This record gives sequence, structure tokens and C-alpha cells, in this order.
Amino acid sequence: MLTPHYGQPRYRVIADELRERIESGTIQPGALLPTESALTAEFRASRGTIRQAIAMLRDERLVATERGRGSYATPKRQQGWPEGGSAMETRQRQVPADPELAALFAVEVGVPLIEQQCIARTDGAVEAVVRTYRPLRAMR
Amino acid sequence: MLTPHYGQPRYRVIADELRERIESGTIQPGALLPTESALTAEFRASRGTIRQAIAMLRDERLVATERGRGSYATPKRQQGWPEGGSAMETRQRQVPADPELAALFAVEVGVPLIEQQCIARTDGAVEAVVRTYRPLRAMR
DNA sequence: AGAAATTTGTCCGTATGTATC
DNA sequence: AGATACATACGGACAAATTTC
Repeated sequence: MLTPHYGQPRYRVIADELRERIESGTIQPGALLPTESALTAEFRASRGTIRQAIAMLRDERLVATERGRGSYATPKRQQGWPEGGSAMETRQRQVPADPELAALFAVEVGVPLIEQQCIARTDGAVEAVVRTYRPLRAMR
Repeated sequence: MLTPHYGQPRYRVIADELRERIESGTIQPGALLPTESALTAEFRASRGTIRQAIAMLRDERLVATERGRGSYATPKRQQGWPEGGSAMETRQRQVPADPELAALFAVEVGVPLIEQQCIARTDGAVEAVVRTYRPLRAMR
């Protein structure tokens, strides 16, 4: 038929193909992918399906998309832990308890707490920021 | 016109409305959301637009969707950790980026971020509060 | 157990808005 | 200003999973 998805949905098959091209270097890091209409022609799929495939790659951070410009392969992406230096930064400081933290720790608002902040980066871009709050109070 | 997206796109407006219902308890945790066709009727939007709105909430882990069943408000944070000595509570919300987070994520101050908060307790006492911040991820 | 109805998933085609080149 | 390219939105059709009868 025209649109049966045996086994895998088409957008997934297309995403797999594009992912392969990126990871194999056929589409080089930083290079623009073919336009949506070009992919529409190549895979003979509707634009919606193509967009769905690209959305998958975007979620995987494998490509980035800019309106009016196109989607380009994200420059160099490492799986797992980078072998080089640490991609995390940590720092510690004291901050006054906001009302919610104050309630949780059963202290007054404004009482200083220890805040440890970790910054997770990938290729320089901040993926997430983690802040851990603990009371200063007597050890243990 | 019928479908111009001045200002905010419709799917975003709809997502905001549904998010509000969930966070306000109008839609209780674990309860099923209205079906896509019901939402289609209520918001007088196409099913694709409704699905796009729900996809946003799914990305925010605010709802989970099962084929043939529906989408339900996420009841609890099933942290992949079995019951041990200490109890954890988790919750999620959106908060505006403070200047520091804004700088780290390279967004404007006030732009909404996803904040996941874990509370680590031991014997009822709060040991630590961990807040993880991530960007909402534009597009989609 | 089986059939029908319900509900989400996938896909197509088209039209129009908006940002970039 | 025009052309190109992505974003949003509509509508319809069928597939697949679940629920209901």
C-alpha cells in the first residue's frame, strides 16, 4: 500500500538513514542537511513525515534546526563520558533559604544554606545545571 | 483568518491551558486527560495541533501517553530506585531563569526552564534538596 | 472468546505564516 | 523585493492497541 508501516514507521527509517549519514561523515559536522523538500523528494515521503524524522534527530541533539535556514549536523558529538577532561564544573556557596527550602529544612527564611552547583556541559553547551542544597547545621 | 499564529502558536496556548489544569489539580495526578477528539472539539483545533500540544507536555514529563488508552497526568515520579532506607520525593515545575541560569543556558532572563526537584529524606528529616534545571527545548 | 467501538499512531496533501538568504 | 526554507495548522485516511459489549 501507499502508507503502511510494516515493522518500523517510515519517519524512524528515515531518521535512521540520516543518522547513519551523519555518524559516517557523509554529512559532515556543521554541514546543512538536505532541505525538507529535498528529503521529501528523495524518500518520497510527505513533509510531515520528514519533519518527524528530523525531530527525532533534534531530540538526540544530533542536528539543530533554524527557521528559514535549515538543519545542520551538530558538530562532533560524543557518546558516554568524554575521555578528556571532566565536562562538569562544580562550585559551592552559601545562599539564603527561599520560603520553600526553609520549610523543608525547618529553618527560617533567609537562613544560609550550602548550595553546591554542578554544570553539565557537552561540547561547551550547558546540558543541565544541578543545585544541591543542604543545611549548614551541625555536621552529621 | 482561521489559523494564523500571531503571537503564540495555538498548540502552545493549548499546552499552557492543559498544563494549568494539571498543576492546579483540575486534572488530578493519574487521571486521564480528555481524548484528542474531545480536545479537538473543545479548542476547535485540528487533531494535529492537539497532538502537538500534548507532545509538549510529554516532553515535560507532565503526562504520559499510551496508545489505545489515552494520556494521563503523571502520577508520581517513579525514580528507578527501589525502596531503601531513605525516601525521596520528586516533582517538576517550570520556573523563570534567574540571571545566572539564563547566562549558562544562553537564554533571556525569565525564560521558563524545567526544574526537577528531588528531596532526600532520612527518617522524615530532609537531608538535601536537589534541583536540576534544563531548557524546555524549543521547537517541536 | 469474539466483535465493535474507542483512542492513539502514522501518513498524506494542502495552505499559509515567518524567518533567512 | 523575491526566492528559499522552516513553522504552524487544517483535513482526511488507515493502522494498531485498548477497552467495552
